[in-house]
Amino acid sequence: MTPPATGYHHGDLPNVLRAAAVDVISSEGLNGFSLREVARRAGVSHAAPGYHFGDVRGLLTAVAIEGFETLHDELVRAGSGIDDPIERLVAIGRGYVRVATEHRAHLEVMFREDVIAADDLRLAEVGLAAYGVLEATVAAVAERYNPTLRIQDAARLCWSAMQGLVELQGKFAVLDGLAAEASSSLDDHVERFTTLIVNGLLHDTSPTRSPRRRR
Amino acid sequence: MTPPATGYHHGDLPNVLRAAAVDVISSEGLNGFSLREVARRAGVSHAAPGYHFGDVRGLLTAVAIEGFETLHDELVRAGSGIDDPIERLVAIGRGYVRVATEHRAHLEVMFREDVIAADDLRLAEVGLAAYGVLEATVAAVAERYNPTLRIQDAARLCWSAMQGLVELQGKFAVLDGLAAEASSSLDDHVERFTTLIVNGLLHDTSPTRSPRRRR
DNA sequence: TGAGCATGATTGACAACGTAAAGATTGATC
DNA sequence: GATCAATCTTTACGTTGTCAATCATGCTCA
Repeated sequence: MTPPATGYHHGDLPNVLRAAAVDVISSEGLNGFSLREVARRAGVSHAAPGYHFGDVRGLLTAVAIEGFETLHDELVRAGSGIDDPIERLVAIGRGYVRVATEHRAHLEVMFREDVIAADDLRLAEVGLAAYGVLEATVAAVAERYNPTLRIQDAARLCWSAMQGLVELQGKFAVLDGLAAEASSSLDDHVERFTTLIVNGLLHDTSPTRSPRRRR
Repeated sequence: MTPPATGYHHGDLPNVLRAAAVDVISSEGLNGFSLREVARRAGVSHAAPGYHFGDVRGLLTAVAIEGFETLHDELVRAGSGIDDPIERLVAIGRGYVRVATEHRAHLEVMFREDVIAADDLRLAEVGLAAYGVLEATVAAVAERYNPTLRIQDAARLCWSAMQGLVELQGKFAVLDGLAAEASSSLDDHVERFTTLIVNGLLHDTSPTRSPRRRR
């Protein structure tokens, strides 16, 4: 399939470039990212990325798509084989932050709508697929434990909490440092967050629709 | 105080530049941000920002600090005069997303540690101050409603959920669009999130420390 | 008053960047 | 074996961040 990765016609440049882009983001941060550096690491001319991906936005969008794909796959994997919906939900939460930390370069791009082509079709597809895994699990929780649970709200809360945790992790570490506490690991946070959230989901008796709860 | 904003010595350039920076981020996004454009809008030479803020990182750090200051002030304001801790917590949540949306340019910078000087002392101070408002409120909730509540975890969950909500808002809107639903407003999300979270906090009977909950 | 000086702002230069256009190289097709 | 499309390179241009050098201004102290 991949012809010798040498010579004028590389044969697999798009993939190599995408990997190189991830590499650059990992080492230089999204800030120090540059198409020319990507080309350098891939050993091609500085205009090669432009040919395959149009512009920097195109390349980063490809990285984001890849990120959502592995996110989806890992969420499915994390939840597979677990019967109890709640345990499955917790496992998915763990999976989310694991993917986020192990593929930080991807994550750094996935939700940066000012940097990627947010209207890309494939991007929307894979993003929706990943979210679907979460929502299905929440639906299972609702079905077994609390039929009145508003699935959409609950799923979005879970997503937001995990995403916020990932983003604020640095700040939390600073807080722990100030308090001279043993720095709580990311996993610990996931554990405690999900515990609290699940409590909320189980005891949710939200009103049918909107009437704002007074006390 | 501010001498005539003309002539060689401007007198108030740092503030003007900071405001111009916010302006640029608002209109061009953090991506299209450039020191030279800031200088252009402020009507000064292209190197003027460099003189006052060192480099782009310095200027953006100043913007972030300003953001945390207004965040702190607004959180205090949002919670003031509300007796019930839970209502106060909800009000603070609303205040958080309000600041985040009304000062999107600031927010776009406040948590981007790759773009600002994350080790800046003043930045850490104002960030901690803002967080303190939240934690104090959660502590009040615990004291009145659930003394066993682990304040730190609860506060961080609230923060994460709101921050995640702000960041994922765009995705949620897409989801709503696909479902042909009336696009849920940000405020609605805040309301539902806080309802769920508060449920969790009130019913929290977390084990003293770590033993993972089986079921 | 006015000379000296620190401060505030500008000018000019340079390397790096993104991107577009034009050119070079290869594999495939007939 | 000529043609052609696809792939990659070269060249070029405008923009950017940052530095050093320079210029302009107000303050201080004699």
